[in-house]
Amino acid sequence: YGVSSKGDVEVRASKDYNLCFLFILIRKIYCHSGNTVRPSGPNRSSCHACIVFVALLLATQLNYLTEQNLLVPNCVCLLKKTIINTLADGRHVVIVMDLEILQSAEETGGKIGNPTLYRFTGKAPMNASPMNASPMKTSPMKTSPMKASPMKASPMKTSPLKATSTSPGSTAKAMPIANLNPYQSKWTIRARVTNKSNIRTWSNSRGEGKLFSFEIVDESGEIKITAFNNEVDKFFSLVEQGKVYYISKATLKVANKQYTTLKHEYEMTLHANSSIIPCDDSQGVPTLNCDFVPIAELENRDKDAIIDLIGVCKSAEDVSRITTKSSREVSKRALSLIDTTGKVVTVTLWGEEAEKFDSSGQPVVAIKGARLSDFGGRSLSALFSSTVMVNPDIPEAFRLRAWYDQEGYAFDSQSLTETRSSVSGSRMNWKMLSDVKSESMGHGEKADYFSCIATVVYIRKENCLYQACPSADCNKKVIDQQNGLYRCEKCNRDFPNFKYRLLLSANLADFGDNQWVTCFQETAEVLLGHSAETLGQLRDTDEDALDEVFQKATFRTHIFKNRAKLETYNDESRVKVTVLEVLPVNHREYSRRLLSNIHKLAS
DNA sequence: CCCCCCCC
Repeated sequence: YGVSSKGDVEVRASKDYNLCFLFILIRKIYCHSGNTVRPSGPNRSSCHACIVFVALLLATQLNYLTEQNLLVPNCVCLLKKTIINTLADGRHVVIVMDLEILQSAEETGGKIGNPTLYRFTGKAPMNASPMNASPMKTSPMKTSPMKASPMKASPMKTSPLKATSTSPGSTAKAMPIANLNPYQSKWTIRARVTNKSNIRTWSNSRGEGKLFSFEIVDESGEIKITAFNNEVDKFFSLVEQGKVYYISKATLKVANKQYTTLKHEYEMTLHANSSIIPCDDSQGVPTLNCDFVPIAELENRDKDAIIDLIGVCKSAEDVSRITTKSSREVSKRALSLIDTTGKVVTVTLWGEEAEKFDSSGQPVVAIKGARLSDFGGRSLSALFSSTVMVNPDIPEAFRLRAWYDQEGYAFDSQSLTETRSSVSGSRMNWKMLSDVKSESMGHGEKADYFSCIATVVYIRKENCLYQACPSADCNKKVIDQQNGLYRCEKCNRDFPNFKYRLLLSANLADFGDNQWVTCFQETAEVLLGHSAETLGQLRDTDEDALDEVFQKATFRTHIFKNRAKLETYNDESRVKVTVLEVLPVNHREYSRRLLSNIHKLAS
């Protein structure tokens, strides 16, 4: 712990490195053996080796502490993570990577005690500039016993310097990506390329040039790397997506969060001395570093959030070409992904990604770094920086595959993305026939729409056909004038002909209940398998043949999309169910409904 | 040193 005391904390920004120089007068220090060290002078200190670093550099990501006036004289701080760096001339610099303000200056209420300056040479005052401060130059650190036996609680122990390898292929451990920062230069990382851009060119007031960028990952984290001009020529063809490399000697700078989707504090720029060497041993280097968000969870995430997502591609649009606002033409394709939450979301792919995507076999699709949009409720869009993986070789993908094939396919999935087609009817509100009564369907102000799988158990043959007005869009029943003319009251006209129309009453049953429904022309034709015209002819000519049509249509199972609405007729109310669409049912769909109904009944 | 991320 250090208590800063008035006058001894000075914060400056360095132009070159954007560092803050921080001076803290250490008031009380515990050495590794737990003894209190009194920093009142070299001769009175029982363990002066422990108190050599009093000039600290504040890492850039902690700048907010000074900007928000949190790190001010007299506050009490806990140094949680430090890195000790050795400069070219042998001086040591301590970088404070993490620091917690334990007590504000107000709470401390001024200077504690009466600290005096620590001088182990007795010459250099503490408030000297850190770069020429003689305490550092003549630091006893070099001869410190600490070096031989590091303190257990010391941040030195976690200092990545020792883990750093500068010689690829050596047995020394590579630096974890997560530990990279601008304050160390001697490092080598071992990482896999997860995303590589094309070469782009730019031309603006500041000049012109070309660049490409790529992202790399290891077990600790991920970082973006950019190459410009000469480095593009040098490295573009060497760097391949999915391959592992040793990388060293690149410049680290603070990542612009506006443009990056990665979680790293910094990003890397290659320069003339940078080294990228392919690594044959990719063991332990993950293929990607995803933090998958469950689809159901997307409802709670903010618009524009960058999301990693994995799901089974239930369906996909065909690829299409659109023109953007800036009159560029681009390919797009929307996928519907489902995960174990049972929710579906639409993900849009662009460009080449959209063109080459193949949805056959309902593959597992993982997308890293997609952007959440509020279009249609919730939807996702792939970015240039997104990585789309089809059937990736990761445990999440295998789990999803197994889940979907065993039960997921039967889920009453609900999409977080409302599209026009799903509003106008393609979305299925699956019900059992017993639900029509138990849920009082159709009793509301608006009609209720539902779908079911049911078997036709009876079709009423009586009055199933009527003679209708032949004019287009008028289906009014005509009156046979018995003089070869047919009168339509609606059109107020006599016609020499009529058309047959169907109005069918049928009784549908599933395992739990049955329901009378009405089928008009189109649905009745599907149900009976013949046109109204044909059936009309049959009725007039071959009654037995008509009977056979009805018999054949009975005990057939279909998907019915229906509308339920309470109707009052002669003071008597009852729910009228009208069939809007009859669709064929396949084995897969049937199993799906059966399974779903079992789940429903069981709960 | 770039920074384009689209449509409905």
